Amino acid sequence: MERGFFRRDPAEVAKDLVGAKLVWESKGLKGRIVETEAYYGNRDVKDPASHAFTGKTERNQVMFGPPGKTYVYVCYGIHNMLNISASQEGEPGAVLIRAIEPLEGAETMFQNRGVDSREELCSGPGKLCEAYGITKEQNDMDVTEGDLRLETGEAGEIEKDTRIGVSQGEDLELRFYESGNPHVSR
DNA sequence: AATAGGATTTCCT
DNA sequence: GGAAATCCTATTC
Repeated sequence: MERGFFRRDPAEVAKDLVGAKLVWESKGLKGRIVETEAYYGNRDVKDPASHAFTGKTERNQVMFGPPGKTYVYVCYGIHNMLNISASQEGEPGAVLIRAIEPLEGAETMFQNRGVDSREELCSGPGKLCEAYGITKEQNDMDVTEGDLRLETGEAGEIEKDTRIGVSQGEDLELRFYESGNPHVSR
């Protein structure tokens, strides 16, 4: 995918990322993104649920940098979350990848996850990171090219809803997912 | 089927 | 010290 794709409004990027494919070449893993959420910052759009809301820190600096980079961080001490930086450089924004439909390398994902149903492999932000083996070491990687990258794909009907697990800004409909897909979380 | 609790990093309205 | 963009397990209805 091209850099310009990510240099847009995070909500637009999130919507258009549904149906895109997440590829990890060297591990032989491929999956279709079926659920995303958009996060803003504190400049253009106020978003209290975003890490960028309270300003730039060592952890969230990727959200302020150039678009099309991975932003991986640990939540609740255990789970890794995969985000892609979006919006213009200097303008904080990101898209959280919430759920993926496995296409290739499902055997590896089963091994990483220790579950037996296909829908359980990647149906949640923490789950898909464990299935792919994504950790902080994959932070700040370029997804427009390279070993871990995104490729364009087709999406079905997209539905819009409020974000999950957010205690503030719940009224914002910034979550996008493919209608009726069993790999969507919750 | 539903809910409650624990694990345990990183940052502070 | 407490809260946070979660997931898994156990317990109870």
